Amino acid sequence: MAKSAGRPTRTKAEIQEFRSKIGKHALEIYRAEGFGAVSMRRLAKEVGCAPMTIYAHFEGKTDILRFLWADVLSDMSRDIEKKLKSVVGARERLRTAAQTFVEYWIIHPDHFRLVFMSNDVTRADVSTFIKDESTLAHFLIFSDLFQEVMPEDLEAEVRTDTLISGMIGIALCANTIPDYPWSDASSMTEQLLSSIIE
Amino acid sequence: MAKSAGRPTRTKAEIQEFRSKIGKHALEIYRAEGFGAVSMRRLAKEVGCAPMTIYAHFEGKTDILRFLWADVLSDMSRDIEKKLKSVVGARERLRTAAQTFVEYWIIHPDHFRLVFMSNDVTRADVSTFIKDESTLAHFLIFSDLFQEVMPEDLEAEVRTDTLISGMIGIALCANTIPDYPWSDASSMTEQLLSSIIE
DNA sequence: TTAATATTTGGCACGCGTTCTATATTATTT
DNA sequence: AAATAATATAGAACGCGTGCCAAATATTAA
Repeated sequence: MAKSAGRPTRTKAEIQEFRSKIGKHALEIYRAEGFGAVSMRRLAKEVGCAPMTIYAHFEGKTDILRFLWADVLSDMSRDIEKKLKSVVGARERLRTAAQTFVEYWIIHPDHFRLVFMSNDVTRADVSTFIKDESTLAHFLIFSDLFQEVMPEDLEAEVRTDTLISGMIGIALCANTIPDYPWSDASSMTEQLLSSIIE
Repeated sequence: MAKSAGRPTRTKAEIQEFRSKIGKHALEIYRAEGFGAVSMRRLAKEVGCAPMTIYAHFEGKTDILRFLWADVLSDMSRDIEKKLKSVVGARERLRTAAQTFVEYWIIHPDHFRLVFMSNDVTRADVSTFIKDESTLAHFLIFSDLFQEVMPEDLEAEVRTDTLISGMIGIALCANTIPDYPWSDASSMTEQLLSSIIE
């Protein structure tokens, strides 16, 4: 195709740069003032552009919030790894990781909301999302830890996924249905864990 | 204390009546036009009062949405019981219930949002909430079914709670993190179930 | 320079949840 | 009837996410 006159389309690099600039500021606001403080207008003012410009680079607010996932998940992973430093034995390591994981989301409800509860009904653009290993790969810790416990398990994947979503479920229930007389989170995590690795 | 002059405080019955009137209309809107259509202004118009009046009877929107829980949970329970009609054997009945439970929330993301994802950060008024058995008791099906499978289990409560929150977690993950390559929900439910009852 | 094209901008708009204030209405005791 | 206290109301306001649109700006090829 022949080059036509006029301003060329945004480079991939330019897009990326702008997106990460927005993301950086969003993270600043989120860390300083929490979930509710991150707004499109505020973000635009802070970045120094018009509110509408953001919509040229992001699908909407949810699309921006996803940028913060990586940061929260890193924070969580760091917590887990810190705890794991002084723990030996495959079973005990998995146990520690699981407990720390669940604790993290209960101690930080805001972070939980951010990652697991900021979901639009409309989701036309699944394909454009970050399938980056970098963000969602934080869950893979459990794959590794699990494999150390049960090396030659055929259903390792199902077991791991069940463990992860189970733990997330425990955190969700604690966060959103506090009225229900749940057993305490640590017991449930223990139950979930011990029943899955046997 | 001596009676003082002036209009008396609202009767418990009056409060209840108004609340359920609002709830009824909210349910109508929700059923007809979905989650997003339920708004305070709209609700006020439909009920025939000023928007401000609602705030005299409810803490906020979340407080209203809780009124819809009962309905959704009933609907879900009905699904489960319908399926259970043709199933015999304690284990198989529990299995069927669990699978139907998870399926329900995946088939109806709107209902899932309503019950498990409409949560304010502020929750000063936990005590005033509906601890009504009528709403949250829908989870008790699993207590019963579980007890049929393992009658004399000491940790029945922990096991049941773990099962419930685990299932909810599976539904949450399917609804909010579709990018992650989860094992399919039914396999995970099966895994969760089989590992908890053994 | 000029023409062509992409992007950004500003402004207006809608409906939203929520809060505030001042005014009216209602139901009770004196 | 008059005073009083609880409640309901209207209306404005704030900031929100989001869409539309015309005007301005930037960047390239001719």
